[in-house]
Amino acid sequence: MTVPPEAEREGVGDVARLRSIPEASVARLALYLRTLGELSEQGAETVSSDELAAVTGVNPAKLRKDLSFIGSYGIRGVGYEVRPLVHQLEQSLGLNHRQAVALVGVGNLGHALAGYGGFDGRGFPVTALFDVDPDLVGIHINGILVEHVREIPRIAAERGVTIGMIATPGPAAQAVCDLLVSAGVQCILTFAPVVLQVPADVEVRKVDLAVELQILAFHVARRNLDHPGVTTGTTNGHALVNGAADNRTVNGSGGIHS
Amino acid sequence: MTVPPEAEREGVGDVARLRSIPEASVARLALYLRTLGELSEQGAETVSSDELAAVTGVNPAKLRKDLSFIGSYGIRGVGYEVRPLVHQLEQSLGLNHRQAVALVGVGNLGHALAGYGGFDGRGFPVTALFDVDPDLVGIHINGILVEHVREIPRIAAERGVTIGMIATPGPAAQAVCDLLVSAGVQCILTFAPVVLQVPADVEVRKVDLAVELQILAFHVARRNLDHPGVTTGTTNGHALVNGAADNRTVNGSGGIHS
DNA sequence: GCAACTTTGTGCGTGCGTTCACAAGCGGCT
DNA sequence: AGCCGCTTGTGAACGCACGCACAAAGTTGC
Repeated sequence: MTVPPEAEREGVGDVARLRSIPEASVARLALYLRTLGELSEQGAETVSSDELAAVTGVNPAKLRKDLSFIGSYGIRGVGYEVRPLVHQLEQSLGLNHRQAVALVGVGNLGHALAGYGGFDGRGFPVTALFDVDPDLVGIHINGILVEHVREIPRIAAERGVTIGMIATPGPAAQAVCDLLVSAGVQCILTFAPVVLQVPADVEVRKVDLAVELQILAFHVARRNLDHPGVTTGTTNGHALVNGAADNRTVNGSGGIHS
Repeated sequence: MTVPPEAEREGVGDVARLRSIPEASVARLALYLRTLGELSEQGAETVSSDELAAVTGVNPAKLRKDLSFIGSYGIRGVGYEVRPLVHQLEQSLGLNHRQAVALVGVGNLGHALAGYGGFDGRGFPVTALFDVDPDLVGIHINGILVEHVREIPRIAAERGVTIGMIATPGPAAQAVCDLLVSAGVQCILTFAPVVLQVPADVEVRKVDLAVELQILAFHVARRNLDHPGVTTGTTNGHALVNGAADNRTVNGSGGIHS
């Protein structure tokens, strides 16, 4: 009569499936793909969920459920055929064609990112570099000319950039982000320690290196509470710090806490 | 009804509280701390949870709950006093004394990390650099001598290193990790695209740049399924995606787990 | 001093993500 | 050919995290 319930499976194909993949699973699927690539180089034909889970450090059941989101390509009693699975993962993750990347900010971090081979080798060629520093605009990095950020709208559109990376200082990030968005970039990876305001249809991922270290520092502190006196730790008292050579300088020297 | 508030509050102190802070909250606490530092520079004395939540892109209730994990230092009807809150956050996150960082691998990415000011400025001085490349061992970066990785156990212990950063190629990462662990390092931040095997008492956080891009590529692919034919560059996007529009925040703030 | 307003702190319902456990399916062995 | 063992795929329970909504507590104005 109305909706044939069986038709959900075949006809819809990947479209409906992709939209329903949980965000956490997407991150792991990318991890599986890289690991499978290494296994493939080592000549593996098939791999079981237990093996792949052990290598990637993931629960086997979770891995199987993740793979089920992109369709069932495993063989019961055997495992997964590596090559077909790699192909399916690449297609589901949108890696079947290369994604041009624009990198804004070629200072300390950006310069390294521009030369990082891990991007180009995985289908993300950095095709445009931008900065505002007159000393940087005009130079070549890895054979790519650094252009002025004001050229972002034109060049990004010309070269079909789909992903933008922001490696500028924090204060400049929002303006750069706006330029990228105006150029039609819908996905942005930022290293700037600010919250970017973007339209709802633009996806932003943030990598905050200082926050990563602070999270680790928290674990150090927690351990020292458990095992005091292990290393250089002293708990209370005048352990004050964090302030001197800093652009933040936020040590309130008032003892509010006994 | 009268609530007996004379509960178990003072005696527990921070020890029990720290252990119970959810991992996701710890990541956000670090974010609040940085934002508060900026607000403090701008002369703010107090800040309400709504204001701070707006700047950091977090739900106000979630923010208040996060802060409640480290103790209640807000004033009802007013907000939070910035300086005491900063101090409390620093103490809870273990930032009241500097954490020496060792960086292994001063190639492309590592070189940038060594010169990145964001670490030293936030209480994480990079105090030791290591590599295996004879062309790199012996040079100075930011005034720090690059030593051979075989010196890791001795130098890391000497300089009280508590955090290790690994920016080596993937194949070398595990060996470097073992050296750091043998030197007593309990927290490791790795950029190598491999799963590190460590003892249970060592904390590892992984930042995988290629995976980050692949996650973004997935979102590009998903959008292209919605709008086939829309390549890029169509400047004015009325690209309303699906009507879903769940107010999933713009900030990924993803926890990158090991 | 009292009332009205503001903001914190938190109990609770809801939804997502993870994990367990098991049925279904496939290949190899006899 | 048929049985056995192995592995996938998934239903269901568990746990965590998020966000709403409200009471408690403090401030401002009269």
